[in-house]
Amino acid sequence: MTAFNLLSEPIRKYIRDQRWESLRKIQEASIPRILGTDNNYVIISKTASGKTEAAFLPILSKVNFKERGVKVLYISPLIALINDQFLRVEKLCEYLDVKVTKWHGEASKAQKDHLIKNPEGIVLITPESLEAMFVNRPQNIHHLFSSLDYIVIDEIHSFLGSERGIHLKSLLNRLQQINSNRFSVVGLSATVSDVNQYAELKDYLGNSENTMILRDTTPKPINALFKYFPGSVEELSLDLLKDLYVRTRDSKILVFPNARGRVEEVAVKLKKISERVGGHQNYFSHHSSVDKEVREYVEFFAKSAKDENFCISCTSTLELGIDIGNVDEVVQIDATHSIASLIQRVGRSGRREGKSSNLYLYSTDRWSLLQSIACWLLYSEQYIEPIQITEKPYDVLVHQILSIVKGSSGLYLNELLTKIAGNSTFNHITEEEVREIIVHLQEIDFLEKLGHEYIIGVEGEIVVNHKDFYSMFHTPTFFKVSSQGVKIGELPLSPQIKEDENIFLSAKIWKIKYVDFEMNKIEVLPARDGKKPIFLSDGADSAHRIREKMLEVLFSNVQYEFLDKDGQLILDDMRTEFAVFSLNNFGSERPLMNSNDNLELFSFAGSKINKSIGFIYDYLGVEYNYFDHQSSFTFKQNTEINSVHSIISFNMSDSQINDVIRKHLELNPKLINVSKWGTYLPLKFQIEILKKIEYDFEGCFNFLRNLKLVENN
DNA sequence: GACCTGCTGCGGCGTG
Repeated sequence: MTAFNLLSEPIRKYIRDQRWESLRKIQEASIPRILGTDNNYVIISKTASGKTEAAFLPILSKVNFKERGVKVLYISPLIALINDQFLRVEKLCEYLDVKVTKWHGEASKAQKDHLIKNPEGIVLITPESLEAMFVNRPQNIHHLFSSLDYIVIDEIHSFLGSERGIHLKSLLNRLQQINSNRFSVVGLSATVSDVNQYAELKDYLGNSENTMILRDTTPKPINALFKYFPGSVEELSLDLLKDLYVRTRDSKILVFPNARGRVEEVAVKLKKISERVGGHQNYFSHHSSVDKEVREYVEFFAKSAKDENFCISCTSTLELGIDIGNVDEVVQIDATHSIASLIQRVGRSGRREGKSSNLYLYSTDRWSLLQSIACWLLYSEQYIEPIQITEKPYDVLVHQILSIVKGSSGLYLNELLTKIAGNSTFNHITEEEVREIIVHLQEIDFLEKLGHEYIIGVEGEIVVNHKDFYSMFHTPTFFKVSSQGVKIGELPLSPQIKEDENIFLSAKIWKIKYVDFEMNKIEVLPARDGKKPIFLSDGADSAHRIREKMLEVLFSNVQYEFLDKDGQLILDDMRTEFAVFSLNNFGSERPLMNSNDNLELFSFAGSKINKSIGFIYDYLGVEYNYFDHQSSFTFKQNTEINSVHSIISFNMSDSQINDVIRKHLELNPKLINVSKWGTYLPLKFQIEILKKIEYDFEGCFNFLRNLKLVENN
């Protein structure tokens, strides 16, 4: 029997009405499996290949929606994605007379109230809204979600390896605890291509033995074209902008310049060029600091543009599956920090079936060029970074303890311990440790004992009742920028924020008229000329494998046909410069430039390993400057070469590392602020969290164990 | 020089 015939009649009618000629490969695979078993599935297939339908066609055929209670819960990392998927799923559900309800912070209160009165059908929700319900309306969790058949998690890769993902895993566990019949989970992703990630994925869904991976590996045809235009940190070169303008003139295009300030620079300057030569004016910027309504307008414009071309300069806000329709080309300015990110960005282009498209990789300096080449080669090899596993997520545990206690009206220690022990998210944290954390929370008045029962303490109430409670991540407070009542976006306080300064924001130029420091507001007026805005932010860590690949490229003599002439010349220059080192083993050997009292070590290691190496040099009292961009350490004049070598095979015991970090934390308690909930942990657990977030000591010692520094001859 | 993600409850106001 074909997959189509297995589906229920209303769903088949839907497919006929859509006039689909056939089902997609991934749908053919998923339909008989989801219909025939109660296994968990992860559906991996590239963007726009019908993943949503691969999950929903069989689920809607299978589930009995006549029963009371919500039957299918769809979880998404983005509100925008919920709004898109709502339209698609609702259209499908019209054929079945099944109710679909959006449940997120911006969704209609009336619709939510209606669902409470009639718990039924499908609900689309964010992890944070789910958390809020656990905390504020635990009775609704039971009322709505205690007879679930399926949970669908969209863009599941965006949760893996992050604190937000650990949080969601805990929420899934807590939902499973209140469902008498086990529900199945279906994850959707475009960005899990490495078999090494499968074990972690299966574990994430909570039922490893019964989780199957369905993967469509059809490669995506895309041509890479490299362009090299040296520029300064402050400004892109005019030649780059002119060249880029030509790409954007006649197509629908996304440009990824990696930083919000640069995103604005690209959008404003291309628009200016276009204005001068009479081209289209559809140049937009899209990032977290552009006003939400402006962003929605940009998305709407892109989605509905038929014959009109456009160019959106953006950050990772347009990496995930928000529907912006067809994009012809993708431009990446300077290298991405991970291959996963590159895969997502490439996935945005050539969405038209079978059409190949171009990826333009611009570089503005030589190290970035080298990193871009490494990224492209790894992408072509279908490499993807391993998922970072946190065995002991103490900070998420603190948050979940508060959530559980708040959601119950008082509970005994044993009840609390049982709930945590039954949650596989915290499997590796011992009961002893959980008890220590509970005692600490009591000491800082986050928990309080009323008779024999735990309730939220005085200090805890303040935190738990704040709207910031529901998420795992911090968000800085910015100044709201508006012009005559129209919201434009927001900017962080920087020396740039003063009256009469001109800045770019939302692809337009503004003069600051007034800064209201009381209300955190900035009033602006349109202007003709200005500068890109300054966003003070941390940026992402570069992956280890990318750095290793850069070394391999540097010491290879392969000529890449995808490079332009300037790029080829620059690469040749770098190769000549590094030819003074005889390297044979790229796994263990690293160049140490020794010239005229100048010592420079090129570690070609990931950012976290480099931070760990820096930590060790600090410990050994060796002074250095670190440059993440080129993965190098330079040392002060008169530094003994032996000191530089001293990290080789160096090892520190866990307790030595802990002692050093403890001292750092005692001197500067704010260090733990990198973790929103780590702040409320006992010091010894704060140390563990810092080791995980800031450093990679295990990777570092593995690297140092075999490290050989090769000097120039 | 450097990314991103979400948000309750309630009071007050305008409108039907």
